[in-house]
Amino acid sequence: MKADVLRGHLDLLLLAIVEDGPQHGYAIIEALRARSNGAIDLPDGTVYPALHRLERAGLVTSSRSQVGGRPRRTYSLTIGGKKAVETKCREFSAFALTVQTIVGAPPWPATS
Amino acid sequence: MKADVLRGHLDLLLLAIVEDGPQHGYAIIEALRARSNGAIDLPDGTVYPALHRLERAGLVTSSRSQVGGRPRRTYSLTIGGKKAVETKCREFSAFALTVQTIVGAPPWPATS
DNA sequence: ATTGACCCCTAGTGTGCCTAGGGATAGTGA
DNA sequence: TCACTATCCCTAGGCACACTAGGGGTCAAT
Repeated sequence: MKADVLRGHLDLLLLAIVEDGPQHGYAIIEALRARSNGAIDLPDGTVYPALHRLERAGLVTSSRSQVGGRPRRTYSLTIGGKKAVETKCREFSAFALTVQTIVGAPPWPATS
Repeated sequence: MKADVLRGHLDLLLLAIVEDGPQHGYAIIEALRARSNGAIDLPDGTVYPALHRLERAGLVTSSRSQVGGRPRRTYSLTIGGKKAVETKCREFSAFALTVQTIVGAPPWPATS
């Protein structure tokens, strides 16, 4: 999975994970790796700044806590974040469909 | 269609158009706009440098000609370009499927 | 004569994901 | 005991690439 492929879609992925319940950064990375069967394996240096950006944008809120001696910052989806997920999800579907149309491939696999 | 959404996928789109037959830059822009119903409307300042990049990468070749007094540069797909389309196409499908899986949406619309 | 369509090009900017660091605690195995 | 891994957070700097904003020119129609 090359870098630029993810560009502009990372936010959607992060928000989608947090949508299923409050998560801390490290857990989000693991969740993405697990759900994608290893295809999406983000360095933490990518995820933490992205989460900070999402928080500044008001799409998530965070709270610090202490778990087993280690500090942890847990992120939750805000109302705006919830809406953003829906919007970005629709946009992505439209985008994917558009690309598939242009390349001439069937936009979705035959269900035979 | 925001800028970063396209990041890393522009090459695929351009190559896909040229795959259907040699095209010049301006025609490629129009083809993309037409096939996407206006969703993908690229400024020429985006497309021309991208085509130059593709040529440097050996995925397309170009030839100048004169049509109606106006100079025109027509691009054709190379063997490597043909392979690149297939590769990038598969990669995109995998990527789209992965994202759809993660966001929990059905990866393709129900065929009723 | 001006406007718009046609057609090409480049320089510079900004976004955002990356690499490459830094720091800290807890558990495990040698 | 000591190394090593896993867990957890953070920042600075770099770079790729699509964009904006300009430049050039021909042709048809108003």
